[in-house]
Amino acid sequence: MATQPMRPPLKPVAAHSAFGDLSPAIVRELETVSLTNHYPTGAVLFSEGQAPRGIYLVESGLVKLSVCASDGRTLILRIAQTGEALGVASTIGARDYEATAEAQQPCDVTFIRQSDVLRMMRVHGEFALWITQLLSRDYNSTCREIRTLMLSGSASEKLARLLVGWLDDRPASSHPTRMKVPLTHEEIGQMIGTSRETVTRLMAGFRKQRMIAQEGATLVVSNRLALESLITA
Amino acid sequence: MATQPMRPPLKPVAAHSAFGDLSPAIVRELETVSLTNHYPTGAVLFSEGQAPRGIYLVESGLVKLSVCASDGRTLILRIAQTGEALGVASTIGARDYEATAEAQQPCDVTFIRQSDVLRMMRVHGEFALWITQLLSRDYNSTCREIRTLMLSGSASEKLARLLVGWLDDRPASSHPTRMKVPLTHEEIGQMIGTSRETVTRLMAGFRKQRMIAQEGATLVVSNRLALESLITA
DNA sequence: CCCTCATGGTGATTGAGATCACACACAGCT
DNA sequence: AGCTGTGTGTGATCTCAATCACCATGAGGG
Repeated sequence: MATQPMRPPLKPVAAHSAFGDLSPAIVRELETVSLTNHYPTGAVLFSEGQAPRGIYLVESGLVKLSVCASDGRTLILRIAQTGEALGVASTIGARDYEATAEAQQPCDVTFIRQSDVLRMMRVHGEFALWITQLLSRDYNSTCREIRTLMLSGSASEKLARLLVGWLDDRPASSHPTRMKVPLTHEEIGQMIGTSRETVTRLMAGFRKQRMIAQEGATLVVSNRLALESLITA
Repeated sequence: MATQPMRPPLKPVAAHSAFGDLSPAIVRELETVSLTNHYPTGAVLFSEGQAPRGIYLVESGLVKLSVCASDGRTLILRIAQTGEALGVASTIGARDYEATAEAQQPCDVTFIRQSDVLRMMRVHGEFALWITQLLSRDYNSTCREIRTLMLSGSASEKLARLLVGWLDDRPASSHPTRMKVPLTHEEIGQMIGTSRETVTRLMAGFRKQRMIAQEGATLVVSNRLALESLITA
């Protein structure tokens, strides 16, 4: 749980500019209106229900996107990585932020004000298309999320899906069966919509069946196929 | 359940053009590349997993957007109404359609090819912004969906949410407590992620407690506040 | 007119998982 | 050392809703 009152922007950082494949002229203009900040773990970039200020581009680190109910229960929509954009839909549509964004690790994040985003979209079709592609990625991943959350019967299936999903969208460089998992069981539960205890029990079950093993904070998927066989149900 | 093989486009219709507030020049150009068709109930506009062909603008009628699991269970993402756009994210991002779109009532739907969408977005920043606003609406409503589906504990809360939600996003003209519900209990169940029987029982319970009443296919919400008190949990 | 199929209505049974209630391990403090 | 806090591991219950099973209704169609 984040310590609620955490003043957002801290030490500015040299802009490495993960502006992708935009043309140099546009990148130059963006650099004049963007601002890259560093956030420590737990810092809140924006909160559910706030009026949109602009968009956030993750340059490094991990950012947790979550929504929460009045009774305190929380659902983590996704953990955004380098290259992902946050708050795009709300900024474009002028609707309140739908989720809360919180640094899951120390992050560098570039901010662009709403007015600048809208102005540049009008002027540069290429930039508009780029933004829209970011948004469409968000949309697609959200659809996937809703599908796996609702159409996967058992909690064990959801967990298995999450684990193999993690294996897949990691940099191809690293070892294909080992990964660091910087999430507590509580947070994993919030990702798949189950209680912390259920996550603990399922992980224990997976371990007992030699599907996974743990070495400190590193998770080793020792039998990926067995995990995958839990999917589909 | 839709009769699977249903050839899409049928009788062309005069384009009333729900192109919103776009400038006349752009509307004129759009009219040269768009095509409005009529679809009977049950017709499939596109299916989950297909390569994107373009975007669909609902001119009249209702279109059901759903995803389904391998075991046949189905989740209805939303029922799109006049003015809504379908397939935008997939068309922009060049990813397969995430859902299946099926005419829930006889519909008129305008189609624009992917290549035309992308070309016009590059050329006309205003058009790009318009498209992005459509997409951001989709995104926001999908976030709402995921929130109510996952963060509402009981099935009765989800159903209550659905009903009052329906009351709200209806044309302000009609009677505020009466509405036609063109959905079966099965379909309602697919919207809130519960079984048909549970929907039947809940509706019976609501009726017994005088929260709602039914007059044929028309639903009367006789005690909206009682329904709303079920929300929050 | 009877048949059939889709839908609505209800009971009985069952199970997966939430919840409550602990105990344990391993930090980082002072 | 001792404390405190956060994360994990596990048992015992309990509850909601899925599931199975069946009947009623009503519309359409030969």
